[in-house]
Amino acid sequence: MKSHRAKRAELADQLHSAAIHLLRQLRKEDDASGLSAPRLSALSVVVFAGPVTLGQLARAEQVKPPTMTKIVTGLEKDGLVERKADSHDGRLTRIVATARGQRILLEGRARRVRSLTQAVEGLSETELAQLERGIKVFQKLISATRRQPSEENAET
Amino acid sequence: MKSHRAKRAELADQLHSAAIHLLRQLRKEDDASGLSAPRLSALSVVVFAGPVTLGQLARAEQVKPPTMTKIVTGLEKDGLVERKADSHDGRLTRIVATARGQRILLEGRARRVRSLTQAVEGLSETELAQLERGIKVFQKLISATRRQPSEENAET
DNA sequence: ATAATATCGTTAGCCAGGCTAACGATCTCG
DNA sequence: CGAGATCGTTAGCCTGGCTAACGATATTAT
Repeated sequence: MKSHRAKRAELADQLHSAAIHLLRQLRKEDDASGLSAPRLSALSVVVFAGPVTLGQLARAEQVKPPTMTKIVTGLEKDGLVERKADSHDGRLTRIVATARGQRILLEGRARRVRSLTQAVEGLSETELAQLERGIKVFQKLISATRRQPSEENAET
Repeated sequence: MKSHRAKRAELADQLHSAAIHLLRQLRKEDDASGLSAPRLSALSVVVFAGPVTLGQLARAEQVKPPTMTKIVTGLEKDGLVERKADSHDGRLTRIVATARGQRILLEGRARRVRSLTQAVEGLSETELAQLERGIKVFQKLISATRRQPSEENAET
């Protein structure tokens, strides 16, 4: 029998590979939006998290403020977001999505989800149930991974 | 009750999100290698696919030749790969990994797999079985989504 | 055999998107 | 009010994408 460890390592590997292939596929859908990945992602936060300051946006996207300044400037030039002064704090810049920004994002999202959803439509009820349980485990796995720093010499 | 379609779309969405979070997590492990994603990926091809020409490498990474020239030059400066002239065709540049390049890559691979495998170790037998079946469905899903079978890249 | 063509990698030059350092404007608190 | 903190921008650098153009080499046609 395959050892306990080997089987689990193999599963980890398959999962890893599957995630890579899935996202590679979906990226092609994103290309159709005409927006780069960083812009698309930032726009998504603005659309769904409402008006947001530049700093919040930078943190959400795990990027430094100067980088986010560039991205927002690009989105603004394309008419997808607007900068609004905050009435109570003059240091803040509130970023809001324009109607066009919302439309573009939602269309892209629909495109992205469509191909995956179509594939899901092709599953049997049994497979669907298996997928559902698998995703739950998957999610647990991810939160478990997050808590493992895996630093070589964290000892002090 | 939730409609047939809605439930499947929701699952597609969760799967999408889970894949994103997993890869985001693993990228942090890659950072420890000191190599950027494009360099790491290119090095991986060189290590596992043996000596390759620059053009092959560019195609494998889905990048144009001038871009690959830059990446290879960077790897070469770090002493991870070497350019060798082809004895039969003077136009070709063969790229080979140095011992150091191999070592760096394999260490990174081990790091990457470790965190995920550790997480898998924490699963119960039941969860493990669920994950296993889920992954099978997941893989079927991906092949259903795929349209054009571009050149495979040996992702580590 | 040589001329035309095709292929390969590089160079030059552009752009987006990362970063740090430094700064001006603004707010907050002593 | 003044000192310090916070926020966003600017400046300047790097990597990694691209296209266009080119030189060197192979290949093919004449």
